[in-house]
Order: sequence, then structure tokens, then C-alpha cells
Amino acid sequence: SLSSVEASPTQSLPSLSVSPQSSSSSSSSSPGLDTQWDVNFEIPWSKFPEEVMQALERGKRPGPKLRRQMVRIVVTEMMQKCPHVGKKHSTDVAAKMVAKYPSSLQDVIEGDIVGTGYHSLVKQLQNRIENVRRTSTPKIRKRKHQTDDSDQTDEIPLEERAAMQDTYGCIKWNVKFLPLEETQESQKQKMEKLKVMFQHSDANPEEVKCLMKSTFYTQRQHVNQGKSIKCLREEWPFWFDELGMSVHFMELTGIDLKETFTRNLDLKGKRLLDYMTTVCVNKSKKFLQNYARLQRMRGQRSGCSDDVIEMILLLLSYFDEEEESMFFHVEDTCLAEEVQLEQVPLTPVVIVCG
DNA sequence: TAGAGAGGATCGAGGGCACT
DNA sequence: AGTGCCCTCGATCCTCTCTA
Repeated sequence: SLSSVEASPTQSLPSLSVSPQSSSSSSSSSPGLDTQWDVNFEIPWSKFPEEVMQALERGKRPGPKLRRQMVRIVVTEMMQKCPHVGKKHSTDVAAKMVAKYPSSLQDVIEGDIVGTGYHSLVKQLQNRIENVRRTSTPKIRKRKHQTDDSDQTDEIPLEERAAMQDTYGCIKWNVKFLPLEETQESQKQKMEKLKVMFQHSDANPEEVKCLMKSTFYTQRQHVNQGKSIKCLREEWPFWFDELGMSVHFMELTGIDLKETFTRNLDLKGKRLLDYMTTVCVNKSKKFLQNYARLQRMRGQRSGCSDDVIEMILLLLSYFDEEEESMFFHVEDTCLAEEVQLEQVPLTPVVIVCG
């Protein structure tokens, strides 16, 4: 029953001639709505721009831009009649349109009609409908800059936001529930205890680890609220310490940060560096300049292998990342507490002296 | 003239639902 | 219970346009 689409452009026999197979009078049983809207639906030809109508009437194919304009107008009209346009409706409308102006709208490759001849228009209508229906606000709540006084008045309502999901390698990005043995109060106490322990250099690492692990829920709440680095540093000082950082990373991703990094450095470091310095140097002028700069600086630094430094910086450059958002430069004489935290980016950075 | 941003297109996963 | 179809959603890519 495919392909038997009568191309009768007559308006006098609406819907019957076009809709394939079961025209089971629109299954949507929602009361009050015009369930017959699709049968009565008139293509808003008169609303099309003159340029489109010129093309259609002259049997010419409207260009992509014009075609999109046309699709937009039709979809607006359809969605006014019925906010939940289904595939069947899009198909009917597309079929009607193609039936009226086959030489302008039909899917044809080298003279052959492709499939029904209107599939591409159906898809275009469907895509437009879907894109219209998508909310303009991003579903994933990204960290956004939060000034201290503004108490997030523009929070996206929960129901408009898709379920939070684990992504970018995270397995516990957003923890929904407190551990059963924990309460808000116990979390707060542990957080305070950690702050105190940070002041004492002789803190028991095992205890720190344990406390960091059991407060992971609250840590994620704080991070995902988009609080500033300055604020987070005061609340969770151990994050900025190798131990606390690795506990958090382990919980978040299920990966042992240091072990994985050093293992991969041994395993893939050489190959990556080779690739960067042979193939990627041809990638762009910018990359080549960065590479040359790093070459000049070789041997001037101490403490860390030049290869590792070069690899990290070349990776940054390769992915067009701003070095400034990774490293924040301060004067040689600058003490840790003198760093202007207001000027530091929202995301974590390495503060470099000199 | 390159880069950013908007809008369109596409893909895969997953859920709902009707039908068998 | 299995199957097929449709819909929605997240993610991402592509294309076009605007702007610095």
C-alpha cells in the first residue's frame, strides 16, 4: 500500500485522497480539543512569502532558506491548531503540500521519486516541531556565576528541567539522597570538623578520608549550586589538598585520579607527545606557535619533567582551551592569601607565581 | 575574515502504547 | 510477553548569519 499516493491536487476531496492506510479519526481522545483539526487544516499558502509562492507557482524548487521559512510558517499554524502534532498529522500536511506542488516540493533524485516523495518534508516538519517544543533553557544545570547577594531568582523550575544525569565520565554528579546514616545536622558537624582538622597539620589522613567520603552528598550540593571557588575553598579546604581532591574525584568518577594519571602517562605519554609534535603541529598556526614557545622554554623549569609539562600544555592548545582559564598568573612575591580571588575564574585554576 | 551564536538536523536511548 | 511504532530527550554536529 505504499507508493499509491494519488497526486490529485483537488481540494474538493480533502484528506481522503492523501492519508495512507487507517484514517482512524485521530486517536487523541482528549475532550474539548478539535480532534478533526487535521482534516480541516488548510495549508496557509497565503502566509508564505511572495518569493516562496513565486517558486511554487512556477514549478521551481525553493532554496533551503525559503523552504525553511515555509516549514516554519506551516508548523506555527499547525501548532496553533493543536499543540501536540503527531507524525500522522505532519505526514498528512506534507503529503497535501507535495500533492499541490509536486515539481517544487517532491523528493526527486535524477528524475526518480524517492519513496513517498514527501518524506523529507515530513522530517523537516517533525524536526521543526521538535525544536520548537524544546525549552530554550538548557536542561542540564550548568555551573553559573553566582554573585553573593543575588539569591538565584532565575532558577529554572524543576519540572522544566530534565532529570539530572551523570555525564562526562561522572558516576555520581548529582547525589539524590543523603546516606541513610546521615542527617543534615551530622553533615554540617562533619564539615565543621574537617575545617578544624585542616588547620592542624597532624590530622589523621584516614579520618580525613572517611569524613570527606561521608560528606560527599553535601559537597556535591555545594558544587552544583554554583558557589564561587572562594566560597567553596572556605567550606571544603581539603578539596585543595591532594588527599581531599582524590577522595572527591574517586567518589565522583570511580577513578583513582593519581594512579590513573601516572599509569596513563607511562602507557601513552610518549605516543601522545609524538603525535602532538609531529602531526598536530600542522593543525594550526596558533598550535605551532605554542609548540615553538614551549620548545624555547625547555630546561628552564625544575621539579617536573619537561615532557609532562609540554604534554599538558599542548593538549590545552590542541583543544583550543585558554591557558588563562587554567593558570592564573600572579607576581613572584605574591602570598597565597594576597591573591585577588575576585579576579580568579569561576572554575578551578592553578595559581602560578612569576 | 574568523569566531560566536542561533537554529536546524541527526543519532541513540528509553519509555509508552497498541496490537498480536 | 514480544513486537513495532511513536514520542521525548540529551548530545552533538552542521550551516548560516551576525559581529568584532
